[in-house]
Amino acid sequence: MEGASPEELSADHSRAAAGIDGAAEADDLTPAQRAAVEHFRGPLLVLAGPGSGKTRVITRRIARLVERGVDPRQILAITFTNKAAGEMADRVAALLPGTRVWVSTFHRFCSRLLRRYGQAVGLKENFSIYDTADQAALMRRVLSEKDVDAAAYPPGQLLNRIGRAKNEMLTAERFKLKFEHEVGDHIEAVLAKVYPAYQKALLDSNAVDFDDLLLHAVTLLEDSPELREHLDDRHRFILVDEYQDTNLAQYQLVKALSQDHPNLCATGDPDQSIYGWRGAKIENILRFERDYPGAKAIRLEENFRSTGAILFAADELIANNVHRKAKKLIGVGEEGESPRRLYCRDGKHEADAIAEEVHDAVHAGKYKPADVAVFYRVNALSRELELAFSRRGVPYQVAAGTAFYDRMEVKDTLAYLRLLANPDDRVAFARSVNKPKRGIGATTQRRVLNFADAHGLDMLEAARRAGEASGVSKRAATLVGKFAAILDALSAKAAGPVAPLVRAVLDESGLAKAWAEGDEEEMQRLANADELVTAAAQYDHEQQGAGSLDGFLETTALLADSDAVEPDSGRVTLMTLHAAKGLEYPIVYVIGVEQNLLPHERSLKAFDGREIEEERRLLFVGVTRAMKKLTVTHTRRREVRGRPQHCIPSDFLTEMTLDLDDRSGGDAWGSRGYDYEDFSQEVDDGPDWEHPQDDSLQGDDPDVESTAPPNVGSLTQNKLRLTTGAGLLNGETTGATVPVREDGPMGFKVGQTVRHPRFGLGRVVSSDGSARNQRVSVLFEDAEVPKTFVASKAPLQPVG
DNA sequence: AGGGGACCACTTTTT
DNA sequence: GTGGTCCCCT
Repeated sequence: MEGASPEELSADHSRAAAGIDGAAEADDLTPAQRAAVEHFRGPLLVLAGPGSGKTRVITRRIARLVERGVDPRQILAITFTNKAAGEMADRVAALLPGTRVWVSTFHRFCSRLLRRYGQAVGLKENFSIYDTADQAALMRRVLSEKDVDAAAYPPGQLLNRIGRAKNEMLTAERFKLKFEHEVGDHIEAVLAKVYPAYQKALLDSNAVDFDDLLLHAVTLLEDSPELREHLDDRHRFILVDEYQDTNLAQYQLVKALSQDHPNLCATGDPDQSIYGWRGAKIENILRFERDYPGAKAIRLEENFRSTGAILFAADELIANNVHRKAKKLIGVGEEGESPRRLYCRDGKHEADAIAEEVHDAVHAGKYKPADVAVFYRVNALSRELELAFSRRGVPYQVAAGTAFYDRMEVKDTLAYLRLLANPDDRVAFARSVNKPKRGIGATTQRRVLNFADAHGLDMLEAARRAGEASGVSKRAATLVGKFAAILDALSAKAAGPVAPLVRAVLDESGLAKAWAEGDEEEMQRLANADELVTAAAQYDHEQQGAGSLDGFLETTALLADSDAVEPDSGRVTLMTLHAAKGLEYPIVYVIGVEQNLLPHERSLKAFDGREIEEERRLLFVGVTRAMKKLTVTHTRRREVRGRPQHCIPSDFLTEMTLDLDDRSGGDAWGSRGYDYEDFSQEVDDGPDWEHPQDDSLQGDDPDVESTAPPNVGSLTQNKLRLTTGAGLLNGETTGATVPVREDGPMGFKVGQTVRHPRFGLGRVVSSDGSARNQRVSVLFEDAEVPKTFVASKAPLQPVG
């Protein structure tokens, strides 16, 4: 693929340095690509359309810089995913054998920075990196300390807001100040007190969350001009990939390192910006030339990947985005066949149709499973596909790398390792102390934790001295002491290679024994935990003695879903559209191209059209992954959260030229153009699934529920429905005051009529508890027995 | 105080 | 399918 072999490049060093290219590489770059590769000092913006050879340009450019005499250690390439980083590093290594250029993800780079210089923000070098589950566990503790009801303010939601604030460089202090100066909503009122407490809890645990990695790193550079200068000098040539996806923190990081030596090369494509929800600012790439005066901008518009027909459709689609600089995709290959719209009856039919097609084509020798990828908007859609592919024995892989590290047994084992690496880690302590069951319950745990916090002890110290903690019984103290002894014994091995340590944790902790004695499911847990030993052994091998427990934990913590994809696995690849960026496959399916799914319903509910444009870009990314054959699918109905729903074809489908393959058993556009009356009518009387005639793929769900209840005819009515009992109880009308644990009289009374979106109208027959703990039993129309709800959580709406 | 069982609510996208 | 929370039993 690459024109010049590594040998040619290095052997040809003098000629290349003199600007005389070897014949082998003279023609393999377009003039624009060559210009980007040859650009030496000063800022450079490479606007690279899909399939324009961007990675190639970056890697070649790095090689060229080294050829020109730049010290490889002064070059830093930053990507978003480990996979992109790995690929880039490999390709550079192939061009320049033996040369070490630092290629890293944003998060890993920041992590390294903090290991070294983190004291300034209160971190020790052995800090833990918390994932979403760890964050939630910590947040729960904070909420209970601060007397905030977790039912009224779900930890996940609060953490989401905190994450967004961090991406905007709003530290807890800044957030609090900002809140004091401008009135926010009641969630912000809670955040103003919870965010600082959460930050303190993280520091007490010597831990950071994902967003902290960036926030802390930038804070460090803000606070220390010397450090900023030092690092700017050290990383004189910086290359950033997917620049359109940088958020404010990432933007500032890059900027801080490119002041004295603005040899910054940013590459990206505004049309592929799909992380706005994570704080990415598309403006960053649009204003690059203003940020870095004298910047040279190069456009790579030729597409070497897809057929003309696919590019035409992609172009048609993206042209609908209003907030966009016009840009053409220029095809250089053959025209190819027209992209296809496949319309199916339901999700199962859709999955079966795809699996069948792939199966047949593979058997006919037309292509290999590895040539095929299926993309979807939400992970939930992978399930039917997995079933369909396995029914036919077609090998597949799902890009969900964290799935393994999300397993309970793996997390439990990692908790021990984390506690060994960082004894301050409160979350790791809470997770491991009673696993396997040691008779140490929640109350004892809380007391030991409070004891540690009160005396500034790490958790192992606190565990050893549990007897001194107030309220901890002699018996409980002994049990906790035993746990401490196990950890102490293990810590002797913590300095060596990781694999034996993981093995020892499993054996000494009693986890392995407990699982071995369990049922089949538990035996499976043991097998999974053993795989962690394998992963550790692989890490040890890769690091060749340079590894450490911290390093292993960091690697596991910063894994991404897309990192799990093996290019040479010989399998069909299933992944989200987000994970698909940067990849290419000869045969591509994009499934579930329906209103409320793609574009996602959340983007449809947003105020402006910007979010819809991001959804369109997401489909654009999916479409432009295809090299030869593209199929987009949608269905007549689909199970959403366990309930059958009628599906409306995505607006995006009308924006592209597509060949229709209608297997839905109805008209080509489903309910498009129908008004709500016709719509509900159709759901009730639809002939295709109520009276299945011919098909072997028929669904087994006769009672189909319409998305829109017959009585919902207008948006206004929809809006009214948003007032729920949960909203009332949580005091949604309050402004800046914090509605925390006030035992308001508001609640449901026995005899009251209520509406539930799923069960309809009903009457409250009994009630107990009060405020947010109130539980009500409701007898619905047509129901024999009442249903019980937690009033503050259930979508119950008082009527009358 | 700890452990087990029952029950409800929630699930976009990811480092 | 999952996780968190509450209740009741030991």
